[in-house]
Amino acid sequence: MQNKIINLIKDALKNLDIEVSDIALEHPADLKMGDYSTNVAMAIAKNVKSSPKELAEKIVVEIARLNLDKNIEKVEVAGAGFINFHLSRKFFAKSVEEIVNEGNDVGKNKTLSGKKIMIEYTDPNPFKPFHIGHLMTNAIGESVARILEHSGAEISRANYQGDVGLHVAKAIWGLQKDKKLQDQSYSNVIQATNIGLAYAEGSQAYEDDPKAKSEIDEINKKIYNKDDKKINEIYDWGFKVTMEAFEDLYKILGTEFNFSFLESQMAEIGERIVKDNLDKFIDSPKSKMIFEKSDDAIVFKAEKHDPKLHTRVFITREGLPTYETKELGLTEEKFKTDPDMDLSIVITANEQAEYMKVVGKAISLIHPEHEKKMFHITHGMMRFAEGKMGSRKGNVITGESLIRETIELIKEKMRERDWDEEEKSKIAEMVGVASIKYSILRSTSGSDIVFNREESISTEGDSGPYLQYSYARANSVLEKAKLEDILPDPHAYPPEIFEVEKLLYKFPEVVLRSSSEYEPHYIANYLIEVARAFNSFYGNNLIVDKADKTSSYKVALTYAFTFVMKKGLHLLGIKAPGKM
RNA sequence: GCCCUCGUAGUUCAAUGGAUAGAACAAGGCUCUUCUAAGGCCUUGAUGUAGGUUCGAUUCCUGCCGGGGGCACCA
Repeated sequence: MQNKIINLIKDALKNLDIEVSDIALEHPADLKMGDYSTNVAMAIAKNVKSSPKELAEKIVVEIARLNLDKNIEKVEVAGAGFINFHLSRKFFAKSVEEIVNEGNDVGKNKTLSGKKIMIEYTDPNPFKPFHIGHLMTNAIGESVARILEHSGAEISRANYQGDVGLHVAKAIWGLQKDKKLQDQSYSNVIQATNIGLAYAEGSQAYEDDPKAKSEIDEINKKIYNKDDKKINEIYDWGFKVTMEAFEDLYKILGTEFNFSFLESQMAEIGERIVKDNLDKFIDSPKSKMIFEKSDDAIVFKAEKHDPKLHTRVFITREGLPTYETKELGLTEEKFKTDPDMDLSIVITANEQAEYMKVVGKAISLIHPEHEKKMFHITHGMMRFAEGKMGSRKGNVITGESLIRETIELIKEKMRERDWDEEEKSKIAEMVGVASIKYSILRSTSGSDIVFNREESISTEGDSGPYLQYSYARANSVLEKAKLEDILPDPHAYPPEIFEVEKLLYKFPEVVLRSSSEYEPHYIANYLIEVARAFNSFYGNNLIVDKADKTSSYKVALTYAFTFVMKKGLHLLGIKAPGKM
């Protein structure tokens, strides 16, 4: 439709002897102003020495003469010289029909077909709790992955985990100090929680107690050398338990990883790269060196290549690789895993943004062919509307506790529903995850968000559960339609055009925009609009009604809504329960 | 000090250089002999500041003010 209108405008301009290469066609902010709008008249008025309004009128007359398309109801001039296109009843009915036919494929596009993209996100560390930051990258990463998939890309999901390092030593120190925490008779989740507690104890002691600090440093060496049998045993157990606990969470969150990279392995690869490129010149002048020695450390003076960047240490004075080096190794490994990879996306917290640029620069110097194949997305911090960081039990809120507590709150809300308990639990889980994910995805990635427990689980207004509730109600209408034998018929439309129809056909455009900008929030905001329009339609119309000849159209429209909503939620990584 | 980023209703968020800057929460009123009232309908309120570019700026550029992040051996 968009192209049709653009061509129509072009033809009209041609008849007026005006040539314009680029015609902007957009949706007016207000549905009353029509369905499509162009500002060409305003843009070119100056060149053709005419007032925007007069020119617009001329173009409209020309369009009226040309237009034989039944999809366009009327074309008019408005405002300072906008030309607004109102689409016809028939067009919207046809859109509904198309959506119903597409079903699960609704909103798909092929802009990325044939492209291979790897996306790394979540990245929790064994021996440490799954914290809220992990929840943020997971929500964004999973959604971006699904959106790109819907644009035809072949996606692989990667997880990167810190299997060695001081945090492990701290946890093991804590476990040795308090043997109860090593009790393996508990469930996996409890064991993992205990390891998290041990880590917290170890961290505290590392700061407060010099003796503990040296003990932990000692353990750290032993982990690295793998020469202490006792420690190896605890390590193997703790690694397995915490990783399995993460798997449980991924199931709840709806993520399945294809690759898992471990920090210890990336360190070796990274070190090799740094050493291979030490004192190596990119161009002839010495200033263009990649890695060089400075104060006994090996550093990359990125500001020599780009004044906006800064120096970072890659190998410490002690000869240990830093995170930068590991990241270097990780990137190398990713491209080795899939040599045909077209894009590597990484999602981390905001504070990594600057150093990722430096690492990205170093990689681009070593592998110029990778320069345009790396993209970094960041997420902000989650704050809590209630103020305190403490949970109801007084503990620090982790990503895991937030998920579990939110699900419990939903369960309480569902108490009056007389469904069986297992079903209720399943639905509560879907709704709980939706409320958290939606809170994260409704804003631009990278911005800090405020999580308001009450608002996020409420179906009033701007929330994940509101979207799910709209879907569930629509679904229930469709059940009733089946019972009453009313089949969807997109041809039995009434003269009235419903607002929800004016939104549904825009879904593919929204997906496309989200995909090209790697921004899920466009979909989140769109779904709220659609849900609101549908709820309004639902509230003001009896959809299933044997006495109404247009009932079968309204049923078709309801189907179209459920397809778009279900798919839209899926793209956000949210499930759509049939009832709630 | 330098670099990046963000300042929009009381609050939490939107707005591909366009029209009367959208929602939601909060406040008040109405609405279930109708498909889930966890819903719908109605009523108030905002672009940090000073310039510039443009027919047109929340959006682009510059200064200032105010948040957040980063700037050598932590990740």
